[in-house]
Amino acid sequence: MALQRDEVVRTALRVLNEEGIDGLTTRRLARELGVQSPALYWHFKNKRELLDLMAEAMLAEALPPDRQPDPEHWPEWIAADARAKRHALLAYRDGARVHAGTLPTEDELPAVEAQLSALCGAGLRPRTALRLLLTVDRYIMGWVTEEQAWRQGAADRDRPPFPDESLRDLPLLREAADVLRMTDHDADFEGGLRVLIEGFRAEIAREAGGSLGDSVGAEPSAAGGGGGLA
Amino acid sequence: MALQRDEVVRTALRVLNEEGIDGLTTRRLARELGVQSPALYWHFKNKRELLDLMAEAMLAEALPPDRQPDPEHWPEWIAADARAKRHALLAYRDGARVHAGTLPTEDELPAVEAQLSALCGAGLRPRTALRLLLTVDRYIMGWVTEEQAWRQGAADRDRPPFPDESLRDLPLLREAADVLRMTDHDADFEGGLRVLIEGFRAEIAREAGGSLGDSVGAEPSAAGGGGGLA
DNA sequence: CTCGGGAACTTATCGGCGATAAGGTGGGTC
DNA sequence: GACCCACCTTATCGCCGATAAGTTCCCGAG
Repeated sequence: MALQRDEVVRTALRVLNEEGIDGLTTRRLARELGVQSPALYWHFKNKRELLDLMAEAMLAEALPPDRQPDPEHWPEWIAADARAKRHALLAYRDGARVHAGTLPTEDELPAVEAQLSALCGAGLRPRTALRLLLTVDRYIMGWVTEEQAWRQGAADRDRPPFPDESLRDLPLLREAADVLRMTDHDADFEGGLRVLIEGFRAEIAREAGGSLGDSVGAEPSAAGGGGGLA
Repeated sequence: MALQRDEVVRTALRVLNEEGIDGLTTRRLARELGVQSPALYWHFKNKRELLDLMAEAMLAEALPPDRQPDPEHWPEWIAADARAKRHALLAYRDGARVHAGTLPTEDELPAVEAQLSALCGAGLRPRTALRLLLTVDRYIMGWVTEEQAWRQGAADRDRPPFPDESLRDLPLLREAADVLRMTDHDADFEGGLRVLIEGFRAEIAREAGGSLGDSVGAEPSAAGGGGGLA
């Protein structure tokens, strides 16, 4: 029986978890599949393509493809999606680094359109709504990247980072030491997520009050290089 | 005259800009410096250490070390710092990827303490304040990573992504097409940043109203696994 | 004046990586 | 029975980060 693309991807994800992204080499993967490494190049153009498919598979596990988000409860599904995506990336070692550098596929677009539709139903213009979705995405990626890098760093570091004596003259940091040392990733991620959601709420209020409500008219003040915040 | 660590780092940053992170090899860098590649290992334990110093140098250019942030105008300096950091990372090719995986150094801590002090002066508890700083940081990292990956992708891709016909049945995405295609990074970054800042404002209001104001008492509801948003 | 020692470098080499070229093999089709 | 093509092998390339061991040269102690 010949190799299947799908089987290669699944095995690659397993090897990723066992060895990390640096240990995921074509030779190692081929050995795991019982073939020689050049055989993989029959199934994939190059390693990048394999990584793309791995990233796609990772997220597909977490986010079922057909969902109809509800405009009424947008904070809930935004948050739920964010948590699901984070967990999907966390489920594999170096998951964030695998996903990074991936471009959105065209067949993900309908799901985005559905989310946009819900957010616009909640009072946002399409441009702003997409911006918000991208913002959450970037936050998740940045977060999990750091989270996994920290985990990795903790593994090969000999001593714990930021020992107490390094915080001696920094009382506020000492009080927030467990945040600094990331002892409770979940709660800290939730905190940032809540900030984002609350920011969305404010943005919705702003757009509802500012313009004629729909997509007519110029953008109030958002596009300027550095203004708009003061 | 022997090589100086500092000179190596500066040259490495130049090579980074010319070749990208994949082109920054020890041999290439050594050639640029007029030495053989093993000579570099006299100055650096390994390549990771060189990358760490490069990341440090990148950010040092952008953020002068001694600043006294003002509690009164926290939105301004939070935003200004965020823009400065983004620009510092954007100033070098693959800057975000170089910075990723870097752990904060202990000598960056006093600056963080000063920022915490200002945020607490604005009404936040230290834990929350640090969480907010980290949230902005993760957003920036995620953002610039994506931004530079996109730029890279645009360089070696033959045709533009998401052509009009792929958006035919997706009217909302079509309306937000320039956001999707990231034609105006600056404005989109600002949009997300504004959302974060507005979220901070809400958080400050929450903490001011919820507890006794200072650092006494248990956390209202933030630390729970998934609650607090509904 | 010399001579030991260490800083700073060279040459040689290692094992491993992604990738390509070219050749083999076996089942299915006319 | 000849051919084809999907799928794999063997052989090899050029490059990478890193280490080992030897060389050069300056500088300060005696």
